[in-house]
Order: sequence, then structure tokens, then C-alpha cells
Amino acid sequence: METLRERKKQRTREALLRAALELFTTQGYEHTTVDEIAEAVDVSQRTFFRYFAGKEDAAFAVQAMTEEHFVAAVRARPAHEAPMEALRQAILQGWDAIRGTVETAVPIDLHLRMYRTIESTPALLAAHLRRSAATEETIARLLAEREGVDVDADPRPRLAVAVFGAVMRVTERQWCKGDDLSLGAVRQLTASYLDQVGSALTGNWRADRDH
Amino acid sequence: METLRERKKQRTREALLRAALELFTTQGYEHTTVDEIAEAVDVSQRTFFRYFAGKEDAAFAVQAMTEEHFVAAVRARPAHEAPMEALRQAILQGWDAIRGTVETAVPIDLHLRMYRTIESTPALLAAHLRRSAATEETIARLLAEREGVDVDADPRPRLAVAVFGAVMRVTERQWCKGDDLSLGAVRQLTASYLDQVGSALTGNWRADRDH
DNA sequence: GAGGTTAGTGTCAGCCTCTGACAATTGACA
DNA sequence: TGTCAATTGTCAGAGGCTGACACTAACCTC
Repeated sequence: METLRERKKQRTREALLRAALELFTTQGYEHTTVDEIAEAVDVSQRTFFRYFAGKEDAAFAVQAMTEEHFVAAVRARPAHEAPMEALRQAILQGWDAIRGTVETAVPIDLHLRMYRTIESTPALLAAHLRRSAATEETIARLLAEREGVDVDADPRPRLAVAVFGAVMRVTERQWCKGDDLSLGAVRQLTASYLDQVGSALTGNWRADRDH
Repeated sequence: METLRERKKQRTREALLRAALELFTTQGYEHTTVDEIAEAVDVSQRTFFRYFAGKEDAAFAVQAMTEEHFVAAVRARPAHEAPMEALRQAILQGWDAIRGTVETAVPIDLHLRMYRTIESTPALLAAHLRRSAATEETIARLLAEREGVDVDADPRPRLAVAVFGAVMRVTERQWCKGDDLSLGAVRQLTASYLDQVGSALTGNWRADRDH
């Protein structure tokens, strides 16, 4: 943020991002045109595409930050931790750290509402799942290196990470459907669901149906 | 397939589908325009959109058949089977049944090559993951009903199905990357990876690194 | 501080996906 | 054979996205 130029650029980008998220969450992603976003910030449509690769890119700009944060958190876990435990700790601590990371760019409330929009917009949900898949690949390589196994010969890193990702997806989905759209709620859901994976796989659900 | 009209429609649809998949797999999905597909079958662009909701819809027309087949296979499993075992049997038997199901519409080889294209095309991969998520939701409800639990109150059905789906994704990915693009190869990979989930989750990979 | 350099922006033209409207064609059926 | 209905083609247009080029504003040097 040295020169006037850079500050102006930063401001334009943030204005575009905020306008985009605001429009997406209020009137829907599909019903928001790039022209509208550009007009709300009073720049040309062409300028929008100079800051974002497309509508989708704007929709996930904040998510991208939290993903990076999560990867860094996994990398920072002590080497003696078992893989799944490292992932669990990283995600739980990640939910706490989001507030600080995100709020530099966008109101935290807007970011949380955007989750709902993503979950209920087919095109965005698809993009979200693909992004998650990419992150999982990164994490799988990271864990494989940590544990000293070959990620291409041994399927266990990818399997473990995929299972973890699957639990996270179910968590997000349930969280978005509920009323309590707070960080505390998602943190609690995350821990709860991670604890139930084992029980879910053994598959004797009929024994105790009062879950 | 009674009237001449219906036969013509069927032929047009199959011609469009085959032309689309052929073009997608040879010159790439993004580099194929709808105009090209329509021209290859000698119909107007508008007609293509009367048969398919979009390029993407054409790309997944065959996958949609196999997904339905899988859901039906799960529904047909005996009630005494544990959930995960039912899924395992359904998918393994599904891989065998694909040949018959698919070949009525498209050469089996073309369908298998399409998997690779999907896996290597970001837009298609995203759509594929979303479709899988939708199928998983269907299966989760099915299993919940089978086991007599409430799918919205008890997270275990969704968790189990999500984990299963995660394993399938890793399997598909590895299969597409390899050389042997046959049904036997994917069947074997599927069984192998399903067997390794437990081992992957316990997370003591360092003990035996020779997987 | 004037003048040249560079970065960011606006404008314009164009491609591609997809949709609605209307007219033309073709199969179905009495 | 003539009417009816379904299928198709044509046309126009919205919306996402990109390349080219000119213009403006910030930067940097003298």
C-alpha cells in the first residue's frame, strides 16, 4: 500500500468485491449482472474483468483467503500428530481465525451470508466443490510428505483427506440450512460431526436411533 | 419408438450426443462450440438446445444413466445388509452392468474416454462433483429410510454416503490418470480403495509405508 | 515544475452460450 | 386429402467474457 496508485487499486477491488457479494446475497447470483456490479461502483464492465476473472471469481474471493489460511494451519501442525487429528485441529482453529482474516476485506456477516448463497446456487455449489477438491489435493500432498509416503503410490493420504473433506461438506450443508449462522455454531457442528464419522461407518444405526 | 416422429427424434438426439462426445473427447470441451456440434449433425443450433439444456447437459447425458442405475441398484439391495456394504455391492455390480446400459446410446469406449475429459476439464469436473453431491443426497435419504432413522436429525446417513462418495472420487481420479481405461481396472480399483479407507483413517501410515 | 514513461481505465467490436418469438415444415390422423 | 400438432429453422437479443486501441492519471527524471 505504498503509492497512491496501489491504494486506489485496492479500494476499487474492495468496492467491486463488496458490491458483488452484496448483490449476490440479496438478489441472487444468477440475477446479478456484471454490468450491475460495475455500475454500483461506477466503473466500466471491462474494469471488473481486470480485477476478477469472472463473476465466479468474485464470489469466491473471500473463500480463497480462508482456504489458504487452512492450508497454512495444517502445515503448522506438529509433526507427531496423526493426520486426521492434524486436520481436525487445523479446521477448528481455522474457524476461530476467520474473523480476523476476513474482516480486513469484507464485513464478516456478508461473508457468512455468502455461504448460504453458494450452497443454494447450483453453479456456485459446483465451483465450490471443485475448489474444495483442489484444496484437498494440496492437503493430501502435504500430509504424504509429512508422513513420508508417496502420494501417487499410496492412496491413503488422498483417501483420508477426501473423507475429511466429505465430513466438512456435510457440516457446511447442515450449518447453512439451520438458523444459527454464527462462527460458534459452525465450530460446534464441525467437532460434533467429526466425532460421528466412525459411528456412521460401522453402520449399525438401528441399534441406537436416538442420535 | 412407435411413430416415425419419435424414431426421428431419437436418432437426432443420439446423433447430437455422439457428435458432442466425439468432439469433446478429441478437441476438448472448451474448444468445442455448440455450432460445431449442430453442424456435424446438420441441424440448427437452436435444435441442439431443444434436446439438451446446454453443452454441459450433453456431456453428462450418459453419466446420468449410470447414476440412475446405481441408485436403483442400492434400492435393490437386501434390507439386512449394513449400509456401507450395500453401497459397496451396488457400485461393484454397477460397474459390471454399465456396458449393457450405456452401449444402447453410445460406444462404451467413447463413454470411458469422456470420463478423462470430465476429470481434466475444470468446468466439467465442477459439474460432475455437484451431480455426485445430488446423487449422494438421494442415497442418503434412501439409506435413512431403510435403516429407520431421520435423515435431518441424524447425520450418520449423510456422513456415511459422503465418505463413500469421497472414496469413489479418489478411485475415479486415479483410474483416469492410469493407462488401463477398462471396466475391469476400475472395478478392481474400487474394491481395493474401499478396503483401505479404515486403514487410511487410523492414520498410522508410517508403520508400514509399503502400500 | 515540465515532459516523458507507465499503469489503469473506457470504449468498441466481437465470440460464445442460451432463450423467446414467430414462421415454415413435416409427420399424424380423420 | 386436408386439418392439426409437433418439430425445426430463422431471427433478435441478453449476458459473460476477451482483444485492441485510445485516453487519462500517477509516477519519475531532469
